Amino acid sequence: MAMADAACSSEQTGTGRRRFSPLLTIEQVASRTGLTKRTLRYYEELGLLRPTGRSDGNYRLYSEDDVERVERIKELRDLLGFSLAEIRAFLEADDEREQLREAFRQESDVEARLAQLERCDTLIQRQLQLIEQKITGLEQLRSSLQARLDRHAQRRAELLQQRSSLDK
Amino acid sequence: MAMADAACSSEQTGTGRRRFSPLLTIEQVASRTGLTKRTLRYYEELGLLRPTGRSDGNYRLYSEDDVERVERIKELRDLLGFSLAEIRAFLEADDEREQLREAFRQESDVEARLAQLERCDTLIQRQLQLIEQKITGLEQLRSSLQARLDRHAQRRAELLQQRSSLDK
DNA sequence: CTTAACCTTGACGTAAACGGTAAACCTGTG
DNA sequence: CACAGGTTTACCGTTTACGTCAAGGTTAAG
Repeated sequence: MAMADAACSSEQTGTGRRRFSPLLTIEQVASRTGLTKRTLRYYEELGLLRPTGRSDGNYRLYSEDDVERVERIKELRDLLGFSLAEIRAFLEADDEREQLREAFRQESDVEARLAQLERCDTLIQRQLQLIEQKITGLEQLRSSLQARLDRHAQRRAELLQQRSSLDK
Repeated sequence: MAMADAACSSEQTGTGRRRFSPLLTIEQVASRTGLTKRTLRYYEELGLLRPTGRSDGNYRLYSEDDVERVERIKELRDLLGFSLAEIRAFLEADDEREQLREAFRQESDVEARLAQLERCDTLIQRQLQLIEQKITGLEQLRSSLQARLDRHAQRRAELLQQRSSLDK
């Protein structure tokens, strides 16, 4: 069995406490996320995912953040039923927000910071709108099914009453 | 222009009031639902949709119920992101419920009717569970975005305060 | 009855989202 | 350092969900 504790290129702190979590091989990411290695490479090819680094031998190395991103992709794919292209757009908004965060921390001018917040909010609003649209559609579906159950409960009550009056 | 008022094979009632809505051609269903004719034929091929009848010349004829079913399919596809195979399974549950409804109306035994209601309910419950699972996932996503907006509102308030104290 | 416009059933083509395999390279263990 | 097993890129194959085209039958209007 090879590659037991792979790629500890990020070292420990002087005291022995881990400052950076060790980077992961593609196999480890695959087993943690339930995706196949092929799929991870494919997502990278589409620009959805960029592993934090590469080993000396050109092996992909993933950080915990990368794993989180993978989970995010899965969520968007399974919950929202988005195509990978749509997910890409969605994540690009995330990325721009990340950039804005960085810029925000370096910016000192109050007006500029307010403008950045504004921009960031519109990005979020757009995502929220998409999600809420899906939710209302689903809730509509749910309530129609629920109504059916309610009608059945009504019928059931009638039938039970019928039965008890016969039992007498 | 051909096929102006196609396929009135279902006739009127004696009084002139329409008892049955006229059946529709594939073109009409396509334009009403926004799907293409090809897609409608494909769905039929997969067993998702079976037009109510055929004309003498072997043209597909759709009823209003058929149109509703198409809308249902669209919902399941777009909202839930289901594959057509999953939609097929979902609709088969609908169909069994429909059969149960018929059986229910013909059944007079109270116990039997109760059992049918029970069976019907479990079918609905299964569908509900799927939907609710999606909804909670989406709501989680939504609240995380909302939290971000809230934090930004907080920051914005701080910045505005800063500005006003400088204005002074 | 002719004809434009619609329909039918194939059959082939395609984009998306991967699966699988080959050829060559990397890595930890004995 | 040998080697089993993990990884890389490259490329071809497959399934799903249709698009598109061809050959031939149907329908309504003139």
